Amino acid sequence: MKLLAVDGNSILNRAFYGVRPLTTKDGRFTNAIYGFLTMLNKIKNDTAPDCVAIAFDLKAPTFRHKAYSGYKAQRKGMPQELASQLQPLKDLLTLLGYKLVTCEGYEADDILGTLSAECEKEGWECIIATGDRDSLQLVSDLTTVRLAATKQGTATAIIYDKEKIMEDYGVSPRELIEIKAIQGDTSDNIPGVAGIGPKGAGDLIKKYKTVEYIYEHLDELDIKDGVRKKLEAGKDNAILSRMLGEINREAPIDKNLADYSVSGGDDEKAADFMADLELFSLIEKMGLRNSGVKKEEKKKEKEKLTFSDCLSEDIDVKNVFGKDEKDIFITYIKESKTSPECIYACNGKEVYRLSVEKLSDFSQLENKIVAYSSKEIYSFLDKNGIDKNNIIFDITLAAYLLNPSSTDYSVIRLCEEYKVEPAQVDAEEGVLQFVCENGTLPDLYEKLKYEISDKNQEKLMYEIELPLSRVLAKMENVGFAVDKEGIENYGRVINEEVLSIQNQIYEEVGYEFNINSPKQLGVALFEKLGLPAKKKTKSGYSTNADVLEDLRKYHPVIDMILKYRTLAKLKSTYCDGLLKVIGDDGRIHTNFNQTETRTGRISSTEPNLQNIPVRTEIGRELRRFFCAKEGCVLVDADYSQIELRVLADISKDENMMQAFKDNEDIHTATASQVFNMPRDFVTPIMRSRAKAVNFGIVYGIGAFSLSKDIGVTTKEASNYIKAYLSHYSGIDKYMHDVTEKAKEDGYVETVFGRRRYLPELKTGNHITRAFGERVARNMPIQGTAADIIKIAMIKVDNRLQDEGLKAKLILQVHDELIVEAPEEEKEKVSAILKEEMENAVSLSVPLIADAAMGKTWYDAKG
DNA sequence: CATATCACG
DNA sequence: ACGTACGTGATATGA
Repeated sequence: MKLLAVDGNSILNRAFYGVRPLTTKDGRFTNAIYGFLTMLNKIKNDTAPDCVAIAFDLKAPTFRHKAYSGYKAQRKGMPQELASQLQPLKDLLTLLGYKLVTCEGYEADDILGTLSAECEKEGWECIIATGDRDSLQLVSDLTTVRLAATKQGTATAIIYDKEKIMEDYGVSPRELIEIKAIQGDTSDNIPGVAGIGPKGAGDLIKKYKTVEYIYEHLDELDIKDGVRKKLEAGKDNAILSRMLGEINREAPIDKNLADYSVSGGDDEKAADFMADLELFSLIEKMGLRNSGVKKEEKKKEKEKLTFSDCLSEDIDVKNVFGKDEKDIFITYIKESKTSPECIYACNGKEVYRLSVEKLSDFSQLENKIVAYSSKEIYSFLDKNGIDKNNIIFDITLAAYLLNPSSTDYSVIRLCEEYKVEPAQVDAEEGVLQFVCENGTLPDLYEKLKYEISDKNQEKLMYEIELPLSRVLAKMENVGFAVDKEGIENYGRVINEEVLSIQNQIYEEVGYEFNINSPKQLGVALFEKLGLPAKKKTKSGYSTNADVLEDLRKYHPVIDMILKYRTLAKLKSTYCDGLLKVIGDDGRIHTNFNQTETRTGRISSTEPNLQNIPVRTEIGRELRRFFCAKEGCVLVDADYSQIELRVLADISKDENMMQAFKDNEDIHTATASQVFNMPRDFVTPIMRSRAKAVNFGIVYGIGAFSLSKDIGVTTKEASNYIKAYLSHYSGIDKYMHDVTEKAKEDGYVETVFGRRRYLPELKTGNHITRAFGERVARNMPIQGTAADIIKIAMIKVDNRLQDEGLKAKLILQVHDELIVEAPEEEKEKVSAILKEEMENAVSLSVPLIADAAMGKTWYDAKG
């Protein structure tokens, strides 16, 4: 038999500091609870105990806690963010059937000691889970300690048995008590012997085994006089420490081990409890709910929906949905091996599965439609030649607006998060899940509609995201024409070059190895060639471009490696990668994800067309193969300095607003401010440094990183920033105010009300908090720029359609839009792009967009 | 499956 | 005393 004894406080503490901050939407911290359960589950899986006891101290431990921002250090209990998680965790553990053990006057350690002693009496195996090395003294033939540790940033456990302790400390477990008696332990108020540390104490005990022996034979021992003096002076402390350091193994607790079986829990209640804490992923991982479908009790309250399968039955769609004006709730399921392409529609009472053939009937309906994912529906309709615009709400988009940091907008997850009861529908196994999800949409709609209105995000929803999804669907379907043979030839040329450089590198290094492996490359550069290494990454030498740049002067092979990396990337990611995704129509249809980024930008995948090379000439060549179809040209327009213009607008900084109103070169203007001299005296170097500062400011800058970026001392960089903020004092004020407000509200938002929650700001970890502050400064800027171009996209699309043009939007790259236009429309399109982008919104500074055109992307980018 | 690297705005 | 700029996605390696 096997008992798992958990040091509850210690593990909770580890979990708190090891897991990134997590909160519920109303701001309750849950990261320690999450971490605790994750760790507990893992230990249980690894060790398969018969019984589990979880020990807690009765009083919260106290320790030195530094108050925010360098105030005087003060005596404090555990941080509030952790303390608030203790009781919920205990309640939850109880609901899960675990037995908690506490004991007046005894610490968790003593409880563990007592339990392990009892195990040894009964012949049970005992596994102690803790983050505290004190318990190592309990290790025996039957007792092992799993010490929670962080190795290379990830949580692991070190398993201590007698051998491992001997290996690490060179003594037996019991002798650890003796070492500690001499060494002391400030955190436990154990004085030890002044002047002797871990090394000295270890050596003494290895030789003489016990404190008692040492003091009985102090005069005869073969030790240095200095040590002897210290021992003599510390005798009382040592003997006291010997007593304090030994864990009590006779605490008055329940010693019947069988009582600690995991039983009497209530999975359903536990799941509800965890849903309240918004720990949805854990509910699933722990298998606490058999499916999304809830149990009997609530079944009666809610009317069961009915299901009709219009794939097999002949049902007249117009008849079913046309007879009243009730909204329809639909979801679209892609074609899979088991089910054909179809859509599911629900009118609040019945759920229907509709085949593609029913689509034209369906599209004639006048009902308002609430979609689960409108982009998918629009795309599906568009592919079938149907142009409708009657979707009035989108479930995933709403959920994204309410919390863009979420990674899962599945129906089941949203039900948990917004406390919606999943629908009950009878359907055959293969489609049951889809049918139930579809039937749940009406309730989710009501709830999310309310939340969107409550957060004042209606404009974002109805005037930006929803119309945008239709535009994106069309863009995906149109695609971007490419010159397949061009890419193939280019790939061949690049590949030859790669092989040639590869051989040169082998020659320089003296042997062949995999240059793509940072590990092998590290060995080659820093061991074989003996170049000066900066050990940087978790797993060894860093070999990234920054590091290599510094090494160029030492060895000619560095330049080759840099070139190899560039070319290898072009070949694999771009040539090979793009060739794989060219459609049958010779065009590339990227996927625009509208619910991915935490700032409100869209992202592009399979392939990512938002990171096609442009900064180096060799990479930029690739853009020659992105072209307009026969008879068309590409019209490309991009915003000039949109983020800095947004910053000027948000901060209302007079100097920066004036610079934009005067249509000045902003980096030169900044240089003139920072270096305090007339525009005409600004040198290119000064301009480029000012440019780096401008970028840095948008990202939430630190002097260290800026100095690295522009190659000046940290001191100098810091002066630049100071000069910048004193000349642009409005920006200084904004940066200060926005973080203050974020701390108060728990979130930041764009000009248009797009939110991002920042639980990081409430943590005690200053690194995490500093990150939260940078995000607070950056998100409103990046996010507002994203909002603006989204509005522009909708306007451009409308104009193209309203004016009866054949030109189509095909790509967005954050501040850039590309339209494929027939030759005869190009001037008109160019004017439309410029006009709509510049007038998308009205800021306190002008927005400028520059358009250019050409047969290929290379030529069309001005 | 995580990590390192590098492409873009 | 700490670690060091925001937001993404694709690829190759290696545990």
